[in-house]
Amino acid sequence: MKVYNSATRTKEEFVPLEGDNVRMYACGITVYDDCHIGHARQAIAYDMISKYLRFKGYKVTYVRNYTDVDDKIIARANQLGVNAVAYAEQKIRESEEDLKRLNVKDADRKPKVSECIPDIIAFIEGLIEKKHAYVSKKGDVWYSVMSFPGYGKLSRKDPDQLLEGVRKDLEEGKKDPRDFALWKSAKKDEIFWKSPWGNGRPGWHIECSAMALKNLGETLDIHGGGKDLIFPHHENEIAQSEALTGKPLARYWTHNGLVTIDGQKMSKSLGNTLTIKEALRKYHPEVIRHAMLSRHYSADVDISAKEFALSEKSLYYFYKTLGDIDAFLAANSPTSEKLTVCDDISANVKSGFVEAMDDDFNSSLAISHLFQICKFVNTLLADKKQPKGAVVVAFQRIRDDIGNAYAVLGLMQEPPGMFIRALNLKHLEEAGLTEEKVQALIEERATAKQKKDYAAADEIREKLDQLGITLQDSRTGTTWGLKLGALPEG
RNA sequence: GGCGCGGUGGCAGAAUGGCGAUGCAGAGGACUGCAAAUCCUUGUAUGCCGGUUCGAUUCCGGCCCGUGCCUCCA
Repeated sequence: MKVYNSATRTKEEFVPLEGDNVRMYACGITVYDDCHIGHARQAIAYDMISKYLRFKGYKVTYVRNYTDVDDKIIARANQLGVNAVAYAEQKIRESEEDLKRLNVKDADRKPKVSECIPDIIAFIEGLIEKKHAYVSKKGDVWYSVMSFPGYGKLSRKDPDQLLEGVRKDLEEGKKDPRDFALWKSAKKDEIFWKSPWGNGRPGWHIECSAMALKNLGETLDIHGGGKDLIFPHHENEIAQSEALTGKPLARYWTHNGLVTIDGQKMSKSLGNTLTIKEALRKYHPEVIRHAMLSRHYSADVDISAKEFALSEKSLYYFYKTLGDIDAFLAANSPTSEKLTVCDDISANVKSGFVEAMDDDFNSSLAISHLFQICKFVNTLLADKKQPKGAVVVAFQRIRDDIGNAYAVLGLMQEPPGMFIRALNLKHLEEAGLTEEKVQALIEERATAKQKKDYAAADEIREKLDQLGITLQDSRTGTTWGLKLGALPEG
């Protein structure tokens, strides 16, 4: 298995530090507002990675932290007149609900800054002792960037060049503009903890170093986070942790790509953030996961109504095929006959998935295999020459392998009928129709068809078609479903 | 300005030192009262200029364009 390591800029064979144990840390969120689709992407990316590692048989300990002490949280809490930690706690609960609906499995440990203050203080004390940090008169503790020779190695930044463009007016007690805060002395109306340097709270970067050390030890196998965190956050984590322990912080640095909306970066000022809650109101959770996973985790993904519609359409096809498999399996029994097709894909579902995912978690490629599998299934269903018992055997295998393998991506995990019905009902609602109305129209059309009044029958179908509902005639009657042809513009 | 990442058909998106997946959309066909669904067939792409190489979309250099970070950011 290969993993792209941002630190070396190469794909490397994945070898954990200790046998089958994988220690994985991903920078979680600062909980000051509703989680947006970018947070979802990060969570889904590391959800997929941890699930795949487990699928491969590794024993994974996955830690994802919460920053519940931070300027923005304090500002928001003060505005609302509530306790900052309590406010953060509320936002943590909400974010967990959002992610749970997206079928993101909880990390094994979810440390919070507010619960790790003693560990953070101890970490800082260690850095002061080793002369990598200093205390100002005010009671701030600063990390001395130039005391760490490797500073800039992850982000490829030259400390000398970092000096340019940096604010000239040094904060009180700060010796070098590049230094960053490990401990911030308490300002008025701010939540604080006691420390050897007076009342205050931890800086942002130190949290992750301390929590990773506490929960996973000196060297992580995989460290993850959004690529926007490479500098300064991850660079600073390295400076802190490696200065203290003298060991590499992580064997593999991974970075997930960011989400843009209609080609633009999401930001509060542009007013184009899409929260997870909003997305879930419009799209099925698996549709959102599909949209996130149909590009490689390290690439930026652009989201638009068109992208979601495309994901919806793909999943509709997959699920419809799975539904047809289930119907076939319910009606037929396995035999020891053999298929006569020359290319039996049923044996390769799992290996195709593994091959794709072994190459730096190529979920995009893994998903594309589903199209070939579904095409194979549909071909078998139409091929009346194949012995049914043999088709059953092939289908059982395909069904099991898809269910097991694609659980890693959190896709194809619903009963097909339920998924399709949910999608259909959503479109029905958008079209301003009800099931009863559609059913009545279907019956009206059936009567017209019986009278061979095809013009009237077609008129009804045309009317529904314009509303995005398609009628499908079969021997057993007429069913309705969402119209798949049209994608929204843009 | 500094540092990084990327530019693949109409769109989305993999991969690769030699034949460039897959999906959507388009075209044609089978099926159908007509459709839909499904299946079959099919056209269209590696930003530009050099270099290395028998051969480059892939490796190297330059340019152009886009984008991220350099301040909080998943």
